[in-house]
Amino acid sequence: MKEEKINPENLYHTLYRYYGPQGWWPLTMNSCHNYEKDSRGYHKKNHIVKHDSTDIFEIMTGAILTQNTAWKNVEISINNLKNNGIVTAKKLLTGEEDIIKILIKSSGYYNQKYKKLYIAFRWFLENDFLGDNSGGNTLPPKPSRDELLSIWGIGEETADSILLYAYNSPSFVIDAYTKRITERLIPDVKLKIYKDYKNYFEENIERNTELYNEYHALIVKHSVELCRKKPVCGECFLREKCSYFTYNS
DNA sequence: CGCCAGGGCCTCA
DNA sequence: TGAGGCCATGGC
Repeated sequence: MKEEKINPENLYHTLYRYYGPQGWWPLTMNSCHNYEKDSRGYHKKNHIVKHDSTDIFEIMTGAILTQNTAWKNVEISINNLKNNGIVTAKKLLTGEEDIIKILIKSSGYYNQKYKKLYIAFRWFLENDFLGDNSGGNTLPPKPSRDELLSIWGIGEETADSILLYAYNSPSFVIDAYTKRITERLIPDVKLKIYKDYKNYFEENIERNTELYNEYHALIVKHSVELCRKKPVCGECFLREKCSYFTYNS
């Protein structure tokens, strides 16, 4: 990209060149022997691994707990749940409400989020999408996006995160970071609602699970490191192409 | 101390 | 269909 304007395609390659591979869903995943962590705590394996129901439980839990919440706080909760044996849908549903609320307290909104977890996992069990088959050889089936959205507490971003990270399904995840970066770097496209952003990215880059996965991680990385709400343009390698920097200098 | 984080639901026009 | 209020902790 020299004279070229920024688009979803070249933005991905630019971020990847600068930051390098980010790894997958930044989970603990101690239960999953298929993963190895590097020194930063990211998962090295660069190919898609099918998740068992225990992994899916952990990824879904993270997806719900991280709603409007820093991931650091979510990690604490996930470790608390794991250390207390809450590693399956059934365990969560039969666990003592007050205890579980304490375990997830660090994620904030813990009353609401307990309810969201409970309702979501109850739905999954009732509809046979998630069994306690850890160790079994049948992998859990995949819910549709509309089915996920029908569950109270699961909105568009959470649904797409679950599809992408738990089920390896190429559903592009839009979050506050994606919107912010798009507004700053690609201001000409006027995108409003979630669907606008999702369609824009999905129509302008190859439909590929591994790519969507890595792209989202890179967007998070860039948003936390440099393109914060109050951005660090002085250190940013993209500032010459960025409307925010141009406008404020 | 104040600000804000990888949203989503409800209410009210 | 959009704006505003609400939920709540922990890091900086």
